Amino acid sequence: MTVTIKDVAKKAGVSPSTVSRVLSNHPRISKETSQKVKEIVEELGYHSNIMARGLISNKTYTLGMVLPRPAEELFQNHFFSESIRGITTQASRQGYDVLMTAGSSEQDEVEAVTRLVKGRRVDGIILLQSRKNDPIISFLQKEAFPFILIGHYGSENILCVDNDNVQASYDATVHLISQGHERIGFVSGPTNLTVSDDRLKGYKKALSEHALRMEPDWIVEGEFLQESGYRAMAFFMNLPERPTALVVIDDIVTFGILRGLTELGYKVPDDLSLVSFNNIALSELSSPPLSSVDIGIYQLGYMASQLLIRHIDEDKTQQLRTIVPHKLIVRESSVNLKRNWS
Amino acid sequence: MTVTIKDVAKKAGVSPSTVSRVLSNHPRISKETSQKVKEIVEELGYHSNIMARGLISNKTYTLGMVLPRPAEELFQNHFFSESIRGITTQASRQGYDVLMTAGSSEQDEVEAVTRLVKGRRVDGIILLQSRKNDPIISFLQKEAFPFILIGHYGSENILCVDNDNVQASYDATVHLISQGHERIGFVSGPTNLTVSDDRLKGYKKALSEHALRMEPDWIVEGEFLQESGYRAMAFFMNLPERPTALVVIDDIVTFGILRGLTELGYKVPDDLSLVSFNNIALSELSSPPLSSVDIGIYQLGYMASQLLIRHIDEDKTQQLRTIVPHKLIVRESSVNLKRNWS
DNA sequence: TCCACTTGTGCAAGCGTTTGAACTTCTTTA
DNA sequence: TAAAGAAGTTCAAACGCTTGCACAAGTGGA
Repeated sequence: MTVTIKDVAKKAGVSPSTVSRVLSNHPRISKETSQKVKEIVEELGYHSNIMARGLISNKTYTLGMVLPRPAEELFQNHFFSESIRGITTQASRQGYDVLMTAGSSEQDEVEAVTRLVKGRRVDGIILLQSRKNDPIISFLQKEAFPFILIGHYGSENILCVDNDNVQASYDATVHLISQGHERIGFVSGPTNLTVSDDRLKGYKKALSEHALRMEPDWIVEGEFLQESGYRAMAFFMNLPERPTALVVIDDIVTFGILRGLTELGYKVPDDLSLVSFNNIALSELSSPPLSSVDIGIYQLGYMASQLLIRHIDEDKTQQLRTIVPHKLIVRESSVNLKRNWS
Repeated sequence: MTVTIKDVAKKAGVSPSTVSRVLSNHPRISKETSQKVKEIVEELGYHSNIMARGLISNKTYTLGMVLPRPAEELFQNHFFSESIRGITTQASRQGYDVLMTAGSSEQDEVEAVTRLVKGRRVDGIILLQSRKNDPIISFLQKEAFPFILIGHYGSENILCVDNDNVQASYDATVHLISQGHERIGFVSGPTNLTVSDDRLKGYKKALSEHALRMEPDWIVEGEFLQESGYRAMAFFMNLPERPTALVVIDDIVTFGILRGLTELGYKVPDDLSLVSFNNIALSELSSPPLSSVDIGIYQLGYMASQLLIRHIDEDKTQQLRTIVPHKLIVRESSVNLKRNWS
């Protein structure tokens, strides 16, 4: 049925070990033998059985990944597909494949990871989001299994690739301040994600450095969903004294805000200015176009693969935390026209 | 280091074979032995080595998938992430994982699939898009390897899950006709995808059934990119006699059209009505909100996993082609207000 | 009492590779 | 000319698991 190393060996008149050595470019194989074996390999279309090989070498050339559960998943939408694209592209380039599994609950997720790790199904794990007190991280640490986190995990010694989200949020906020805003609100994401914390921190830092009012009422939490934005909008617009600008955790959420404002007849940026994060393709197309911090999602994924593979293959003492640069893209949603006139 | 079946066996005072049988619920194992072994398995945190097991059983419990290359990939964006989510969720539910690999060229892709198939790395392959004359399909057919196609491949006997794109496009076109349009254009996707053909066919069918003009100039091809939409818009708006409505292959493309129209000061739907496909989340949020055919992307992925796994596990004689229903969601971009007044 | 089952478990082969050690055949060196 | 080494290859064990077959002990019918 399937052609094995033995078939190749027989046809080439050598032993299986020789074939194996040819295929791994062992130095002590003669030119002729090598040549001949390679021809036969080609002719027979032989490919080594990954399981058998993995059984010996204890290597799978596979990176594992757990898909976020629907709830949080929806959010990432673009984040998710774009980072996966980066991860997979780079992994393939380095000869690795990517294995995905999904869990329907947190416990499910831990079990899935356990299965991957203990079953020696993958060589390393990529975590797509950074949650606080993540049992998966505890597990991987306990097992001393190679993994990388997109995001960071407090100050623990964990291999990770991240944005400087504090700075990014600081930049976004300062941008609004530079447009003349003095009452600025913040729409956050799920509180269990470190990214929410970091961006909130950057926002607060900017306000306090500029001695602006910090109103607890002007900070709301939500999911990475349009609905959250819609609700946040409703909340803010009903406030007796409301902010004139918002820093928003994700473009998707901003779209929800935008929809709500349009329905109520408010204008952006005049009635409310907006800056958010991720700079997804559609930010540019909305009306008005959205100001957004590009966080280099593809690159986050790309780097994650690269660093994890390096960690697996060789260099155990590499730098632990890698920062992918961000860039604020200013568009209409945050340009204060009145001020520009003056 | 890692705990093997032997460790469990030793600790339980039985042979490895017994442990193996306990784990596979062999009928001839006594209650007590089974109980005891299971306790030890739990205690030691034993998980069977997938490679070793796969080597024997020739099963990997893994489905393979090739990521579309950047060019076409960008397009599907949402299609891609949503179908993967469906695929992975359902696969996990049935005890399968999903392996992704990426190829940078068509030849690369074929090689990647060859590696997966010949290396017995996966039990089946899911193809995310249906291209004409796809060498991957020829290969898989030749190897008689289980696979499923999202889309269809002419009338060949291939397991696939698809929309009725001809009908979907027919519906979209008829909807425009019902709004009083008589000059309707079509913005297509890459010509090497069957989905482009199908939707064009449905469009033509609707026109001819309603005895409307079919102008070759009113059919343009492009990529699944905003730029394509932008270009198409420019082309149409410069025509001496131009269509009053367009059927567009993908929401993303429509966003490009919309942007162009807005820039030029045209109004949708008054100056140009639009209907497209995919009904991505943002269709609802654009201004005006987009009419779009919901093609059930998640379900396409979901079914693909389910049917492929069924095909692998058992039933070789199942129905080959499964149709996921579509639904036209009418929003402002295609509602002819003038006509509604009359 | 004997034979034929049934029940529960162990033995050992084998899945397709890799790899250290051993073996052969040359080549070199003293 | 013998010994030492290099070059090229094969042998056989091992990776961790499954499974057909054999075996032992118990059960029941004639």
